[in-house]
Amino acid sequence: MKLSTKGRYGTRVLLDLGLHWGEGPILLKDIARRQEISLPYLEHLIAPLIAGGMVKSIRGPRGGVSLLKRPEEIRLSEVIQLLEGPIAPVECVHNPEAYPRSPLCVTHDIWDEVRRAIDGVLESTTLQDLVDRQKQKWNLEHLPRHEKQGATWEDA
Amino acid sequence: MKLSTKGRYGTRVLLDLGLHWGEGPILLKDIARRQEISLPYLEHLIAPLIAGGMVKSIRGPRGGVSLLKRPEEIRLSEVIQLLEGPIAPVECVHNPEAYPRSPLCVTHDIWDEVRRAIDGVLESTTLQDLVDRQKQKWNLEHLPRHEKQGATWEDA
DNA sequence: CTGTTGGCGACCAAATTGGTCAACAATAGA
DNA sequence: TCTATTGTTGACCAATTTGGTCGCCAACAG
Repeated sequence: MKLSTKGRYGTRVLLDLGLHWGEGPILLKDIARRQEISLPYLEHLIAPLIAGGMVKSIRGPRGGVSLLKRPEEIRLSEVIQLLEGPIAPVECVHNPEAYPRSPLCVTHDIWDEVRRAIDGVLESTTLQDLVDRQKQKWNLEHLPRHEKQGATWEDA
Repeated sequence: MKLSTKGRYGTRVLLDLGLHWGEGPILLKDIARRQEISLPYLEHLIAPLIAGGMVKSIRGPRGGVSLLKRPEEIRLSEVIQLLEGPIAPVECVHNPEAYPRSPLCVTHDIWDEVRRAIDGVLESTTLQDLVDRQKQKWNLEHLPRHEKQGATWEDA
């Protein structure tokens, strides 16, 4: 029941973009430095976000990436869906058609309850919520924001 | 965010033991057949359940395994904990000490909310709940129970 | 003592994870 | 148009996890 680095890093990348919302294209290089993700790996992380229409990219000088939707319109459930695929803890919960006997199976019911519990949290949290919480944490520390921009990671 | 076969198979094994609660030691061979798990693999699945004090085993003729606690005393959260380790979707939620800066990190907070949501479902579900639900499903089908004992799996 | 049954460690193939690297495409500005 | 800059893509790789199998040993009933 672990999230892979795709989901964890990807969420941090989007939080970073959310914190710089409105500043035009953000360099992948800068995101990589602030979030402590290697640039080549970041390029792969960003791909599904672009394919999913969540992020726009511009090549060449003064290029970079930026959010295609406002942070309050981006739900964490979409983010995790794009980065990790379906949230369901077991396959048969995700596509019931493939397992015709699942209605007979009680463990199926429980895993679906778990899925709904997870989905409830992710569905009700937007990127703007994360941005607000992050800014609030920085304020509580009484530290200038620019000194803390690299502190959005959670673990290595 | 997927459960591995350890958690899925293991839950089915315990459900099987719950359905045969009070019948003395159950042969691994029979569990393997009913739950469609290979016997060698089942032996590995059962090991952490024994080590965790949830299941007792007896070797030799008339041996087998049986629950060490009553089904209503076994919470699904304990089961998953034994089979899959900590439920937390990211490591830093599980052992905060290892990541001293996690209080600064907002994604940490969200992952912990997800963990609590999952835990809420698993903590409030006991093995007896699964047993009851299974028997109810069989009754609804108007079929004799012994014909359906092998039908507790969910997917291949 | 013998057959039955679980315990355990070695071993293995395949998939997934978590990357790196090099070549390529697009674009702004000189 | 040339060039430096920046993102895109696909090939490739090592390490880990997953999902097992196999063989030998331990325990126990009769």
